[in-house]
Amino acid sequence: MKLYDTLQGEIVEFVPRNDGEVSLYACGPTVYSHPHLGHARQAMTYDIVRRYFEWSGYRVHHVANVTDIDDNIINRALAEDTTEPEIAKYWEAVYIEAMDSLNILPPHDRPHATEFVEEMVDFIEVLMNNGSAYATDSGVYLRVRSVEGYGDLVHRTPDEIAEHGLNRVEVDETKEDPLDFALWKAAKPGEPTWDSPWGPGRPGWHIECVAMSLGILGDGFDIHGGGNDLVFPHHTNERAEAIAANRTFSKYWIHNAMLNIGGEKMSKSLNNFNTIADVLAEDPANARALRLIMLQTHYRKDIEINDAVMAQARDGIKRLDAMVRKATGVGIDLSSTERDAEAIDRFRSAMDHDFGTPDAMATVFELVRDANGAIDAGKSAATPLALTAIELANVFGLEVGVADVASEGDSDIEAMVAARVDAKANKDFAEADRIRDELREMGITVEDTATGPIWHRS
RNA sequence: GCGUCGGUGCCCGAGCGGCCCAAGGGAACGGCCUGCAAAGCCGUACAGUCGCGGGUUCAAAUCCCGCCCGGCGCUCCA
Repeated sequence: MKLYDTLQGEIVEFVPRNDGEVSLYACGPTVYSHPHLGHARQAMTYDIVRRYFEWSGYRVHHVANVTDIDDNIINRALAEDTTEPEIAKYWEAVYIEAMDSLNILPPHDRPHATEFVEEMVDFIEVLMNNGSAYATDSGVYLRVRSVEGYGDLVHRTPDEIAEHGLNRVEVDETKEDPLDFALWKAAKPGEPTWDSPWGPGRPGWHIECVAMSLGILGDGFDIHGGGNDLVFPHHTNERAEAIAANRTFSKYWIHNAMLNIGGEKMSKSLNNFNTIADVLAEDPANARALRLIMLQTHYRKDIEINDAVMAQARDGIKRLDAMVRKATGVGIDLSSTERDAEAIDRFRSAMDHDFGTPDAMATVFELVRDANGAIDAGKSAATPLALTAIELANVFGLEVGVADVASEGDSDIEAMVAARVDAKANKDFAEADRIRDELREMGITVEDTATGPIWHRS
């Protein structure tokens, strides 16, 4: 297994901390607004990584946090005249519902920042005691220049960062160095606060993820992931905190690319985002189509989403479903354990090279084509081909063959399909076509096969 | 400006120095199948400059250098 490690800047061999186990921490959302397709990409990327590891026999410990206290939440609570916990609770529920609707597996742990404040305070105390941090009236800060290798993750030196990156934000005059960042923010009026040795306040953004990842997964956990927009400052600063505290942080860093719309990153500030709920409301089939789009593009490459791309992907999914219908129609035993070992090898080697999902999906579609051919030709090879295609597609959570294949018990439809068979037998094609049209208006598609008609909801 | 990832057919998009006259998906065209369809299979046209220009190599879409174009990041914020 090889993967691209952001820190080393190249594809490297993946050697887990413990044999047969993978510990994965992926930064989750700040819950204060609608989850959009950018969140979907991030979550789906690690969902696919996790599913693949599990299918490969690893025991995976997947942690994804929820940031439930930050400026955005505070502002929203203020604007809506409610409390921060109410805002966070509401939007977390929305987020989880969206994830469920995209068939994204819940992480094994979903820690909340507000539940880890004590650990964060302890962590900051370590940094204070060893001289890496200092307190001012406005908060507690990390002495960035004292950290060995600060900026390695973004492949820049502190001087380069200072030279090019400090013109955007007003610099707090109490800081020793403009590069230093907040570990703890002193309380401001009206904000929720927690007690600390440095007075009431709330934790800085980066300390949350350090406390939660190390707290749950332990030192030297395997993979830290997130969107590539987090490489700096968030992940760079997380890493700096861990180093300053003499803790061993993640062994590998992986970052997914952005999802763009109209040539730009989808984001709330640009107001060009599509919420997951809206996209699914347009067409429920978009859930699986979205997953196929993610799979057919490498996770480190930007995706440009538009209606045409969505439509293409929906058609791709239909091709997978159609094969299963066909296989079911000719009586292939879906519980068979026959597999095409050679295809599985190709699938594995694609995935083992930095999660080469596009190549892996190509193997799945080749299996689909060969399975269709074998079914048409009445060959017994159809069984392993079809079942391997289904298994591999479902490793990725595509739920092939799960959706609408077994729409049992619809006796009215069965009766109409049977009536059409009779009409055809009597050469009454006008009647047969009328029934087919009527079914189509009901959202039912009938397909004739060598062994009789099959139907499905379109 | 600096860092980083990228620029491949009509569209999306793989390609990890020779198996690439370039995978897979979508759309198109022709054939087979069908009462007609749908689904499927077979075949065809699309990439003949793999952004542009140099270079390394017996061999480059793949490595190196320069340039052009685009995404993301560049501080207490997803």
